[in-house]
Amino acid sequence: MRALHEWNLSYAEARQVQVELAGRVEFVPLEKEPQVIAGLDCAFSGDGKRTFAAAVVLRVIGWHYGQPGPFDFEHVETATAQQETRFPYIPGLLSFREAPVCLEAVAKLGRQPDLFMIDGQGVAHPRRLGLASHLGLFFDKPTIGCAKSRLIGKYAEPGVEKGAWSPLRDGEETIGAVVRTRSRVKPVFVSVGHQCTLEDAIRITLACATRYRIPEPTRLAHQAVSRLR
DNA sequence: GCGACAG
DNA sequence: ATCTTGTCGC
Repeated sequence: MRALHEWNLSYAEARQVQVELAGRVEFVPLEKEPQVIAGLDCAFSGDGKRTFAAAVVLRVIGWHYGQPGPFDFEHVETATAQQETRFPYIPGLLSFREAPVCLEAVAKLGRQPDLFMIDGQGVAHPRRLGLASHLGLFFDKPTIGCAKSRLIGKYAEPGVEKGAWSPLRDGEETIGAVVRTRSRVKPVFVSVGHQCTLEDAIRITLACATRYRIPEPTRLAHQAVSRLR
């Protein structure tokens, strides 16, 4: 775990940090297929004064029937953390609100996973440093951003069948993909977080998509963190 | 100025 | 994100 900067920053300083860190995000193919995957998610107390985080670690133990997923998983461990909420929600600055608690939860894990799937954007962000990318730099591990809705970018609606996807673009640049994880259900927004390619991110997301819209790691993290409230 | 806007 | 249960449909 790396501490790249402090978190008590002004909005202007936070944006500057994003611009500087974005240049360190690595777009490289995964070295090996991840065998241990962690899902990360946050939740808030009713009055919003406390922030919770849960990291659920899963081990891939096989595949359903044929080849490309979905995976079968085995629960390894779950770590949680809670802190006082210190930063407001501002579109584009989400990581300054949620990353600190996420870091605390992940630090409690007995073993670091091969890859993290995070509820939020990766590089599909105005300054190319969404929550998943920001955390990836601190973890120095592969991360994938898997958000439930769009922050920026334009796209064509993907086909209605599970597995269909279309590129998410910002001008001429492809920043992510809109992926159908379940037939006839609203797609998710996938982007590179750190140390992987968009193709890796899409493939892993689909391999983790079972019968629900939200892929298993993030889905279970959401359940775990919701129980803390 | 107006509209958009992860969780 | 959160306030909130049942209910209609595949």
